[in-house]
Amino acid sequence: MGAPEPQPSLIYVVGRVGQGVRRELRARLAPLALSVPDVTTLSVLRGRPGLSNAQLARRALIAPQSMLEVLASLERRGLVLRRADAANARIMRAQLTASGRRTLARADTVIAELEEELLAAVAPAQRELLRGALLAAMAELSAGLRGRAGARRSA
Amino acid sequence: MGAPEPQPSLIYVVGRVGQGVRRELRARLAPLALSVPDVTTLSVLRGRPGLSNAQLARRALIAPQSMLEVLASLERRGLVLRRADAANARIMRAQLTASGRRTLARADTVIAELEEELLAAVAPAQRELLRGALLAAMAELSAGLRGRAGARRSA
DNA sequence: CGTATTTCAGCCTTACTGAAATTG
DNA sequence: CCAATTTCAGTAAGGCTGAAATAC
Repeated sequence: MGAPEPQPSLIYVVGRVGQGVRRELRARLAPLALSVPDVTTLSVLRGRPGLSNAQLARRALIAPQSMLEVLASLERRGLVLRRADAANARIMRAQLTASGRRTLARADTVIAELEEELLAAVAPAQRELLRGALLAAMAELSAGLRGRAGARRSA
Repeated sequence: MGAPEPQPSLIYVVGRVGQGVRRELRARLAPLALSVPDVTTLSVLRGRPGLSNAQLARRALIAPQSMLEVLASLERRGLVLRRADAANARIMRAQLTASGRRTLARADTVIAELEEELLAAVAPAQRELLRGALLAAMAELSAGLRGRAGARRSA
């Protein structure tokens, strides 16, 4: 008897925060001529050099085609380098160039600043909880993608 | 003197989770003929009936034009009703129709299911911490929007 | 032959900026 | 005249599906 949901669902909140972060980040990265997907990809590539386009797409939870466009742009600008795999000439493995590494380092600063601003009111211990919860959700999301990708909502 | 960032920044993680949630939600809401902005708007309107387009846009952290498109679609389909304010004929105040309330109730189920799946590994107490942290970030984001909206990165 | 990868082409969703009209 | 709101028109970012070619 009363209001059904005094608290907004976490689904809503995570969506709106994600969107706000994206907009803010876009504005702050513009001077570096980097888009949000650009830095995401560069960052993954720093941690895991040699990933293929398909592997990168799966890690970033996007379609291969979307990742392809990001990679093509990064390669054009000399931030990443792609080379055919030794064993399979079809697979293009990507890695950061020296220029890519420098650019990403500058983006790191911007990102760290934004994180500090947004989470100024959140204690470090709680930030770790936040990170853990979000990583758990991300794992579920990629499991869901794999599990239902071929099932096309038939069952 | 080692790996610079073993942990992915929260900025990255929140962005990717938000995007994944959005895609998943879009797929699950499609049978109800509802988009993600649709349910977000309906949900805000349930809690705060009588808000104007401009007020809704500020609450949802989007531009008035974006909210206008959502509201126009919802009104066309009879899910919300808009009436001119008594004191100011220029302001259109929106509220849910009975049909809008029913439709939103069905969407609630979908959203609750998704939340349960994604946060299955997160204890209820931690979910509250998560919500608090995200709401704090959202507050910072809307403060930032207001503070720098007119400043157009000139200073 | 079947699977995985890369790629091309076209489209969709969601949001934005700029500018105009209306109202108080 | 000024401020807020609504609205129109055009544009942009980011991602998707379908289909084809290549390689193992």
